[in-house]
Amino acid sequence: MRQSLAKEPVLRIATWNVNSVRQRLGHLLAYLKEASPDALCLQELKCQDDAFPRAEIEELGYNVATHGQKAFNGVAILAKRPFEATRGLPGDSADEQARYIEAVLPTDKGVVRLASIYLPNGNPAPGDKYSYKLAFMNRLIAHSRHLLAFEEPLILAGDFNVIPEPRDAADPAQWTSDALFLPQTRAKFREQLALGFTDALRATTDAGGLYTFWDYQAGSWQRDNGIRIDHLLLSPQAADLLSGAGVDKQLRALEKPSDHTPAWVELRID
DNA sequence: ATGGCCCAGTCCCTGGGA
Repeated sequence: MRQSLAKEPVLRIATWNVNSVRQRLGHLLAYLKEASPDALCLQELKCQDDAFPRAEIEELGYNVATHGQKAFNGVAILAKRPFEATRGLPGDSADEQARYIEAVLPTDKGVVRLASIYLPNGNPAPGDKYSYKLAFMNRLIAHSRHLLAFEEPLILAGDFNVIPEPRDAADPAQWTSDALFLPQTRAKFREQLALGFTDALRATTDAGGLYTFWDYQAGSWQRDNGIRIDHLLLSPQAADLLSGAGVDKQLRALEKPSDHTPAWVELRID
């Protein structure tokens, strides 16, 4: 966890794979109260839109846009100010998996565009699931090119299911044949970055040991056997405003936690 | 000792996650 030193007005934006929003509602409401992000991207809702706990979240002063489906996947954006949202990642009209929602957030100084992304896991690789992952990454690249042309502050936030580099895993050797860390996966992620995106956390520190996921199995949390797979990618116009980034690691220590913790950025908006 | 869990569904097992 890194604390922002910024004294000027900031926009605080976080992303969190909650692994069932209904199982995690108590933790989610506590996080909204304590961290009070201006916007929060959620992934793995694991429920349809009509089962999303909208009223409890609105009660805390958040506007809500969901893109859910039965049992699996599902993404949402919560924000303090009202906003417009669009659902689904362009590029494959036959794709029925709810993994992408995009919002245009008003601020005191223009708009910030924000996407909540749940990129496919891709295991086992090779196979149909890995092919779907790479195709999804290609679609995200294509859509990103389109969005970058607006020259706005843009944040692609979510569970990318990509370990970018060895320093982003406690035990890289464990992941060598995994879809999260295969050379082709990492190359595709670099292709995304090379469009002009900044990995917000990496722009603030070179340190290893900063993770956002610890498996439920094998005592991964107790042994700090984590990986960094939840990312906030900033367009050039967003990167210009970056004032802080970090991970809210302490949420992994709660009772019945998500296996992911929130990651966040702060942007100067004065 | 190289494994240990958790979630939703129609549910006492399976598929999916990472």
